[in-house]
Amino acid sequence: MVMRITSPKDEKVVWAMSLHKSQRVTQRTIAELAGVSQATVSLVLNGKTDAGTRIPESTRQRVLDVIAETTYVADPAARSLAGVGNNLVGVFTYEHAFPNESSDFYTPLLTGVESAAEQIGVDLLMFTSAPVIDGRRRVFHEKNRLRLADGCLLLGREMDADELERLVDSDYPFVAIGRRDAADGRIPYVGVDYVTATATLARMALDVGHTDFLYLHLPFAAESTRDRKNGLTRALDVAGVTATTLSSDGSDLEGLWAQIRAAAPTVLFVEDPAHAQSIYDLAAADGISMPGDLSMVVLGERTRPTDNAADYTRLSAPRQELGVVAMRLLDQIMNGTRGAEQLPHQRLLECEIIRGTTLGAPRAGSLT
Amino acid sequence: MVMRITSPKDEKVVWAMSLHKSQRVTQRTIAELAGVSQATVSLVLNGKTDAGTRIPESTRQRVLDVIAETTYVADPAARSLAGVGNNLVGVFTYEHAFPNESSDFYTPLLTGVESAAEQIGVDLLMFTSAPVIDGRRRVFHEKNRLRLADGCLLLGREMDADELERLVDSDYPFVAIGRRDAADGRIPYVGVDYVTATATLARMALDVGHTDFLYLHLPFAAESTRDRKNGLTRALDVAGVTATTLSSDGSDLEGLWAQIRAAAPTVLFVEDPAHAQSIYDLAAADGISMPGDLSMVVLGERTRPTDNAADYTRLSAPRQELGVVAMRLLDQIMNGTRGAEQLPHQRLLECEIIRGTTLGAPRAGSLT
DNA sequence: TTTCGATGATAATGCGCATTAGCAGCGAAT
DNA sequence: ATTCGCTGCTAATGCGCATTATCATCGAAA
Repeated sequence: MVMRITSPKDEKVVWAMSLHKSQRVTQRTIAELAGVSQATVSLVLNGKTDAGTRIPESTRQRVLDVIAETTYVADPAARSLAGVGNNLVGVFTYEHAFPNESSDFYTPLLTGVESAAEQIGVDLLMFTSAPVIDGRRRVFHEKNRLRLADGCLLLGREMDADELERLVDSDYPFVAIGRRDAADGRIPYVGVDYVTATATLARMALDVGHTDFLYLHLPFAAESTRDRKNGLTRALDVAGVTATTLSSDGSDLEGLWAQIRAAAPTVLFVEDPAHAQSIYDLAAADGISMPGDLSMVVLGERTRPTDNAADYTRLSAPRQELGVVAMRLLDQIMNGTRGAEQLPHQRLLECEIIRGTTLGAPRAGSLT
Repeated sequence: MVMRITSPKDEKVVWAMSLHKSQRVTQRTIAELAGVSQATVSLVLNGKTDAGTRIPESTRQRVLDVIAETTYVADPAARSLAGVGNNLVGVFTYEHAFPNESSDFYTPLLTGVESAAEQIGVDLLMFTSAPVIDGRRRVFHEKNRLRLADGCLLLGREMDADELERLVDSDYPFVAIGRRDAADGRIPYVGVDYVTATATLARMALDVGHTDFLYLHLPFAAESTRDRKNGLTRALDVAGVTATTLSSDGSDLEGLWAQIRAAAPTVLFVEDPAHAQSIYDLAAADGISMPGDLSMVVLGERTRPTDNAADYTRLSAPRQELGVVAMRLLDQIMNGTRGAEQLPHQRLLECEIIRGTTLGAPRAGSLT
């Protein structure tokens, strides 16, 4: 396709594609067509109205007319090099961003991130090229590409403390999703208040008379795992109760169930919703019903409805809101508040407590 | 943080951060520390082994050592400007990319795209800043940012023919997901063979004796909608049967159900899985059971399991594979086959036919 | 000794853009 | 007539990198 363009200045017909060796339409192309300099084109495009740079309306219009006739698009790489922002926000996920059959950890977050990004007018750069090593991605690998984005959102259950420290030190704008302790508390984040929610659930269990607690958690050292544990412990301490604790990565749930039966608690606190589902099924297979024979409280929520999911007594994290708030905070860090209210650099969002049907009065000895 | 670095060449201690006004570590920084020129650093980094450019192992190692001590990362924008690719693949979604509660149109596609992208080693640029206008996004809007990516994947039920034409003409590498007729067949795509799958399902219905077909389709002119219609018509034509046709956007499904009852078919072909579910429920509420009183065939599939979804007789599109193949094709278009087998620029993937339980023998008059 | 090829490295250039310093022109004030 | 201030615009520069043309050195061959 060769585009025929009439230059408003000298009325000579030129062919945009053949002006230079490259067929790309650049500011120079525009400048030549409009009979001005490249600098002028840039000034017009950026609407500069500084004292030193005055462009009369007539010239401005001429340039804009020419641009309208062409397919000119500013090269974002060049803009970036020249030091202006790119309206690009990176999204770094420590695991795969998009769900496979079982996991959809990020989806609700990303839903929120996308809607906020659209409002703010930035594109999302998903760092999918970072290889997943040892089950998780590394921010700093050989060809780190963070700088392509003006700022970055970090999502993942566990993040490397060294990497976070390095990021903070680099002055690169970023926001972590999930509470992060590292780097002397200098890490901007938006997280979930698991402590309060778990404590509330624990008190609910205490209120109906439970004293034999079993806590089933993931083998992670992540803040979110610790917070849940803290919330539980704190609430139980007040009542002078302690919980038996089991850890599982979900690989041997049948063995786990056997251990649970042996421990014979009256209520189960389960961190991972997937485990909860499996245990629910295993219990049912053994003729143990919930909450009649055993109560169960789940400290998380599956996003997708599954076929025969019980209405668990559980907490529900505002995941979509998490994405929105994190995106907005990052925007503020990158571009200032622009008159809006300053968001705190570290913030925990409140969980919803869902009463469900799996917490009832204790019945001792039903597991043995 | 000031980093103390010892230059291997002259053993002089320097401070990386204070070498230049900017604290950024660039190739020049490295060059000075290693006692070589910026060009040499670049050559080492890019592993050039041309005749004209020889770097002995000793120098190479010295440069690499220095790099290892610093936090040097090549600026992708600069690389891009300098003419090398960016390893960025754009993903343009005509609607919102990430699912809200009801729709998860893209998720399975993106899952495939991500896994292929990771293999290929490219990052994904989601064009979320393109405003959604009239219910869909425009590729070419004021500040089109396509060029930031080396190539682009286009996803959406309907795409603007003019935009596609313009894209083809621009020589910009892209691949559409879904069959696209526009631009004289010059559009690279990976789609789904709805014609064959629908025809197969239609023959299955004919085989068990149906002659009163009702086809319920979406009010779109998209290729995928036309293909399903063609498949159905083609199979029915052979048998000398015609189908009644109804169109619905899902806004008045009760009215639609009334229309269906009035038409009194023995089998329903439903394009949209969500509609199928609603109709199934409405039928059940009227005491109409499937497939006893009415058969139903669904020409699509929900991705997420819903609470009380029937096991519909349906087609199942290989959506994840679609994403993978599209990504690979785009890679080939951008970078050549690199020895791999050349993928066709236009390709339809085969659907799986799921027999399900909603297609049975016809029973006339059960709806009236 | 001169020539020659091979070797090891560098200066220079350009990519497309934003930005700054400053120039030329011109009417008005001195 | 000279100065001044204002207007309208442009030349020049740099961002960080890849790449090309070129140069200096050196050992060996003639």
